[in-house]
Amino acid sequence: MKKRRNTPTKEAVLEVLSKTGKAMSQDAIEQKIDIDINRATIYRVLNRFCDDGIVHRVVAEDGKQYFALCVKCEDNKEPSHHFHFRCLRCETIECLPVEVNFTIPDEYLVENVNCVLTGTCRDCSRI
Amino acid sequence: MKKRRNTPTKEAVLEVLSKTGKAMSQDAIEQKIDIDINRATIYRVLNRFCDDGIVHRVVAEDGKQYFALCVKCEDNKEPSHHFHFRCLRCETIECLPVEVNFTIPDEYLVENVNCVLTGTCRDCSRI
DNA sequence: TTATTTATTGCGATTGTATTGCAATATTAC
DNA sequence: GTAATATTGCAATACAATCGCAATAAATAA
Ligand SMILES: [Mn+2]
Ligand SMILES: [Mn+2]
Ligand SMILES: [Zn+2]
Ligand SMILES: [Zn+2]
Repeated sequence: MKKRRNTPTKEAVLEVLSKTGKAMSQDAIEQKIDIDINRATIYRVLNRFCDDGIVHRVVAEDGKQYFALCVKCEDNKEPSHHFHFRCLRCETIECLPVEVNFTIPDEYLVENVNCVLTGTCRDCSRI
Repeated sequence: MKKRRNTPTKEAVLEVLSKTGKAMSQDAIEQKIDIDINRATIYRVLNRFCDDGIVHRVVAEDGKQYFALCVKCEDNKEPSHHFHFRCLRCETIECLPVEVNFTIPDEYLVENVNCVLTGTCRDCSRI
């Protein structure tokens, strides 16, 4: 793996993702960062995070990419392949602690899983 | 519902989707049709099919939309919410007869399900 | 059949997301 | 400090999908 360097952008993006705990788009991340960072740079940082296994990418039915921290501590570990929920009202995507299970013939080689449920989230449905 | 008219485009798109039995992108559909049909028109036809419940839309991790006929006959019925498999080699997407199951609190209102597995399909893994 | 209504189409323009080339900059190692 | 090179900013680019509008054609009435 290529050697990584510490930069303000990395720190800022990580902090935003860490605080929200949800999956965010590049646009949403940029808006949450106080310093001014170029769009392309944020994408490159996010893609590097994905390469390094720090972050995972979710593609929703809106065709957009969302990025979330990979949570691996014991307390609130998320299954490697979990469902995501995109709320149409508050426009957030959360990683659900619900594992994706499926039965498929051995001849299929599954390399990636992308599962997104869309609708109204818990918080928004209570209003 | 708005009244629909029969057009050569509708017929052509339906025939292509029916023959392949898989989920296809606008681009792939256009290439399979012998007559020349405008891109925007194909998209509009497909969107109308989706509105009418004849076709369902799948969004893959490549961010593209794929469209497949809704199969509802007894012989090879597909579950309303089923997995899809996108093969990176032959670049096709097939509707798997595997139902998507998940447990999620009642407060969540699920309106749509989009699940795509990516990798190497059965045919391609045998080569 | 012809006339009328309006759903559908073609075309170009447009939107929106994401990536890329390249020169400038900043971080790390020495 | 200097050298090596990972990272960034900027503008250009790629690409999927949609939209506005005038032209066309399918369905229906006359
Ligand atoms: Mn997740
Ligand atoms: Mn399907
Ligand atoms: Zn919500
Ligand atoms: Zn294949």
